[in-house]
Amino acid sequence: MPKPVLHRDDPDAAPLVGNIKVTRADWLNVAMDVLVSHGVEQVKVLGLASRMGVSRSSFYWYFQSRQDLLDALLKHWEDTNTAEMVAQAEAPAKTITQAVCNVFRCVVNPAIFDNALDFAVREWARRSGKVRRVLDLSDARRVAALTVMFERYGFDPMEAMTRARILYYMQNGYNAADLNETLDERLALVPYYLLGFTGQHPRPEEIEELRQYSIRAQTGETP
Amino acid sequence: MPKPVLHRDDPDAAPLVGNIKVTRADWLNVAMDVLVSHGVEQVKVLGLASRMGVSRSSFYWYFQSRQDLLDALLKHWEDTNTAEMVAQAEAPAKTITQAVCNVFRCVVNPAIFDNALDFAVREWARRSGKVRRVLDLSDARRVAALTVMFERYGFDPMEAMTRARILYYMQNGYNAADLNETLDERLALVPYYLLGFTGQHPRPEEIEELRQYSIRAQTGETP
DNA sequence: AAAGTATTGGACACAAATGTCTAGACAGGT
DNA sequence: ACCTGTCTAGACATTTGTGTCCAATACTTT
Repeated sequence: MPKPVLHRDDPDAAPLVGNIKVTRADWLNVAMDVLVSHGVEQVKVLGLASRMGVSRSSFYWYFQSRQDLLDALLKHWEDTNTAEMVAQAEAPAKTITQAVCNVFRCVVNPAIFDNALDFAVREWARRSGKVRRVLDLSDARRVAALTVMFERYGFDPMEAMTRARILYYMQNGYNAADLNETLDERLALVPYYLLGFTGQHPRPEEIEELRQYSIRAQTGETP
Repeated sequence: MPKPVLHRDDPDAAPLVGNIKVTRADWLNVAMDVLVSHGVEQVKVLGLASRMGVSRSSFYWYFQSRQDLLDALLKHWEDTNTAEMVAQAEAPAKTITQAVCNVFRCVVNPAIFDNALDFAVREWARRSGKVRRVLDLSDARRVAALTVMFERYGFDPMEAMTRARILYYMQNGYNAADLNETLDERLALVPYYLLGFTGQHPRPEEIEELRQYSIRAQTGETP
């Protein structure tokens, strides 16, 4: 019988003295896994416990309740995704097409932006007013940053705002559809997407730059 | 104590002879309500029964099981939304901007296209392989119809395809965000959206036509 | 009025989930 | 060697959901 896998961050990090089998961080990691791949409703302490080969009641040593765990998950999301997308929208670029390429980095680089988590939170928000309020705020901040981005390249405010929305909501919709496209298929369409989003034709160097970035991101380098 | 509301289609339609309190259609209607507003997971026979003021076990007269009911809900969706969006994409129009306005009819007219239902099914699909397959097929048909639409107005195949995707996925993303905008706010942005989606400026008549259509749709007329 | 039929309701069995309480296990300090 | 503090496991109580069985109900038919 194989020893049950303990979903630890880094099994060597803390030697786990005493009777300890898992840490609070382990519970959070497994919970995040389930949240992303099966939705909040499936984040059940029973399931998490058996995944880790640990008794269910041990959970209550680390968390007051299931809700307590859920709150921690939401906080983690808040602290990551939105900041990164805003940063990409604000990144310097010579042209609007290059600027949109920067935003595309969020789509192709899981290290800076977790699309699956973003979607999971979006779904969660439909069932919880609290989560909904947090999400709406983030959405507004992201769209505002994208609007400013378009304005920087001379689009008038209204057009900038609608183009920001088209870019942002299209990414969300595309993300939600969860198409199984390879990186190559996606990159092949990038020039057309850029034309659609900005009304301008990108320069070949810009596409090439994004391709290189995507490859670095896929091989796990921090680009 | 008020008599419990029986969520009937049309209470006068069938006189409901005998001991009958609700019909199969009533169960389906309430289930659809819950599906749309709270998601599949919340479609529970206990909840539906108490909503209608009827005993839970009565459900099993009309349906073999909960799954039986869910199958019926999915079938209803299949039989409605996709056909209508394809029809709008194929509707005649003088310009590409007018053609996109036709597609916008799906967004502004709940009588022909139920956005909330569409979203609910999309969410459901993430938890059920069966639903997922049905949905993927519908998505493909819709995007294909929109691609053909852009091609009709002279866009080359690749550009037509990406513009179709931008249009389609942006609608889904916008829909999912569930912004609380009034009809006027949305109509004000339409010219900019059209520019973004097609790269062309719409004629004022086209906007006016959509405005008139939306108003007719809101007042419940069949436009 | 009696019999029949089509629903409905209540009792029961059962499964899955949360949360509580208490005893046990294990390393480390004294 | 024995406490002690920190976790873990198992038993229990409770809630919420599904599905089954059978008796009760309220009309329709005869």
